[in-house]
Amino acid sequence: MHMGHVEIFSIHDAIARYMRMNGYQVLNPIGFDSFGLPAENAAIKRGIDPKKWTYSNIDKLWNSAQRLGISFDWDRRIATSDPEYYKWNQWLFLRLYERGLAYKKEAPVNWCPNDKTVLANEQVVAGRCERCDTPVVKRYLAQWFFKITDYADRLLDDIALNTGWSDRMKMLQSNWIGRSYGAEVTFALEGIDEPVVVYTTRPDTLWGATFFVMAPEHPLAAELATGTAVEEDLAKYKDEVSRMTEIDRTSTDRDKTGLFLGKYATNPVNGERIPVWVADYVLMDYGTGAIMAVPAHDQRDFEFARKYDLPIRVVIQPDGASVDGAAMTEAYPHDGVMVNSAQFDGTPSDRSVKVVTDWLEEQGLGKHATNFRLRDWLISRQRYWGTPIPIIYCDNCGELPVPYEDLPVELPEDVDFNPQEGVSPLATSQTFMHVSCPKCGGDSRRDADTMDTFVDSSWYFHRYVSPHNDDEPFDVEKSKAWMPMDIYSGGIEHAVLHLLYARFVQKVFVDMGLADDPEPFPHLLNQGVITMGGKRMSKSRGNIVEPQEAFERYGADALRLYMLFSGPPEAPFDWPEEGVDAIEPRTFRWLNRVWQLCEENRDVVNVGELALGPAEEALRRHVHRTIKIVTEDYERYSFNTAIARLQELVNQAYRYKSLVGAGNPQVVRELIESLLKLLAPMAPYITEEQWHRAGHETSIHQEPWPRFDPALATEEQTTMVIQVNGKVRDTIEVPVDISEDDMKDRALASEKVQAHLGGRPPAKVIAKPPKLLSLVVSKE
RNA sequence: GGGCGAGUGGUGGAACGGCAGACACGCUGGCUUCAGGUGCCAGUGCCCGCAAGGGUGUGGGGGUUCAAAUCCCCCCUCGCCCA
Repeated sequence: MHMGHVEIFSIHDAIARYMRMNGYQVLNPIGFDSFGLPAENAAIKRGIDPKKWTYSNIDKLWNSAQRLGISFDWDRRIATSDPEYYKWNQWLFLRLYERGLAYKKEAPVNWCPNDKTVLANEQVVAGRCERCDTPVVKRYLAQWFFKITDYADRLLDDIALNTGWSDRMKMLQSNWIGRSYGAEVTFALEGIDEPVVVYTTRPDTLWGATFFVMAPEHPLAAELATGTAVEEDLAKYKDEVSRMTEIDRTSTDRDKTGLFLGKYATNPVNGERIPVWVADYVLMDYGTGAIMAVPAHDQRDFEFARKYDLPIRVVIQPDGASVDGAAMTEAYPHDGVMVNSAQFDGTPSDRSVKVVTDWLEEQGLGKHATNFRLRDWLISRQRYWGTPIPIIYCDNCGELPVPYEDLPVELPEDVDFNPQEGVSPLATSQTFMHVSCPKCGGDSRRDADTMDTFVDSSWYFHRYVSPHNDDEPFDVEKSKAWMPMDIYSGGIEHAVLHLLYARFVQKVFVDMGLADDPEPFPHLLNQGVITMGGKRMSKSRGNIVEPQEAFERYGADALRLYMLFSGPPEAPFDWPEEGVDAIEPRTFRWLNRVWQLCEENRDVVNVGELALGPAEEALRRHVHRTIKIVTEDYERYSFNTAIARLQELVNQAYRYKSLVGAGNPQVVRELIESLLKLLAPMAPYITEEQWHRAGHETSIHQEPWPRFDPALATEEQTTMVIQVNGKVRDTIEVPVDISEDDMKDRALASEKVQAHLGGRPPAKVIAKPPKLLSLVVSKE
């Protein structure tokens, strides 16, 4: 367990316990996303069995979480690497397969040379592997995909249903899905029968297309080059480009390269012959893998045109200015008026795209089209520690799903974890690969890949309602009753990974009748990252704070409180350099004060009605006001301010004690019991212990949340601020029910105020009873 | 280049448009202690002043308002996302 766990567990548990004390039934489960690379890499590096490694880690985390005092539903624990769980991943795969949402195709895919597996688009961050930061290269491989693009519109539109998401979160997902409106335009290529479709968001710049570019991997490129002088050059170039990383290919500050194929395309709008090139900056899996290049209005096309001396023709002229293609130093991608575009000359940008596309449709040259940045979800992995893909290949019958009754397809153990590059570990298992065909009974072989672990986590929350169900992935009625989740927490780093995939699967479940809610987690709590010295905590950096050490020295309560007190849940938190020691002065010391206060008043007994003096009256009011404010703080997950209010209450109790000695036992007892209950969700151990020491038999965590008396929660007296010309000039203690006239009278009676009025009568009086009176006098 | 978010004491951080800096750390002083630490009490934005008091202050500049950390406009810096 690391501090990130401590933080999120502490937040989550405070909420769960608070809700329970308020009478709610709370389902607060924990599970382990236990498939994946770390276990497998340990196996390769140190020869440890990934299963043993995984389950011993689960036990460690499990024990730490218990030591931390988290009120999980321990008996609902699941682990995705259990056959009882991953059986249902395979079930999900088969159901998607039946619906045409799981399919296999050969495509250029992201390959991480270090992890030796393909990756989903979402796992490539800025051209690098999300896990190990190695630059990713493209490879042509036959892989399984989930057809998430079928749900692109719904995934985008339904973001609005998630009212409890931050704007940032919503933006990240919308950007990722990346819906754009534009046109598909058909180009004819010399020597090719089939027309080629190009997607563009700027069909209004068609008249400025001066060349045509395909990805070097484009099949048509090879077709065009076959038997020509450039055939060899193309093969060489393609090979060069295939070794480049995506970062290099799309980087703006790197020189683009390309190759003229010696063939021409016809621009459909003006019949112009334009040269056909291949270039590294056009990617096969983006759009259709081919573009019309408009150098005057696209920066990459512009740079390419300048380098290879291709014509640049301006077709969008900014209002009131004139742009000349020959003199331009950069592309002009902004709004303007169409020029050099035949009958469309003079059309402004706000209409041009629609007008031109409508015309293209009429002419049969193109059509309106929506394009998404989102690609289908690549789920095959050439790794061992994951869910086997339940597909069988038979030479006679072809590709076949494993029958449901044969699930789970279990992971074999006789594998070579460190196989040849590009060979899945499962392929080395004799017991696993050979299987008889479910249709003809003949010799056939299994799919040797495993699923992306994000498949495992895309639906697990449904499993919690019936974690031990052997007949179905989850009890649909129970799931419908509990879902959607009231609160779901996770780091913002999952914005386009887990949170997108889970939303997709949820929508598929809705379509299958297995769920009612279109969105699984309308309320997200994104906890901030924990760093030390601005860097992520890690053993190799030596900037790690071990929870275990904190438990031993200060206890779980002090650690939990420290995490909660350090700032709002969503704010990042840089742990002070002094490490574990930081806990002592900040929360351990205060918990000792709480303990001391409770101990000193442990034996107070009810001695009957005692008269309450002003000090007692004030203390009671403080107690009730604290209940009110702290409750509001819990409601908005503002734990740091809740703790601050409780600290004030304890300070007040100590002051009262130093003032009147032992004090009124009833008032003190009311204070202590309220304090313990208000603190219980955040510091469960000390509060439970003192609750019992105070003579209670039951658990404090099952006590009802304290209620405040509204009459006591408001002050009798308050401080009235008097401003003259906007500046505070005096403060006076007044009753809370003071009238506006009374406020004015008292203000004018103040010597300080009179001094600043300088004898002039106020020209304006603004009264906000009972706290503020603002007097305005004319300047002298 | 476009979009979003942030910028408050020495530090972490509080502030429905209404006393900026709650609470805590640190620091200073006092009490307790043989001493150190712990504990308890008090002070602590900055400037002038013995004090009373005054001035000033939420990245910079302007604006709205009786009143702006908070709302609006411009700029600077940082972070993230998209190009």
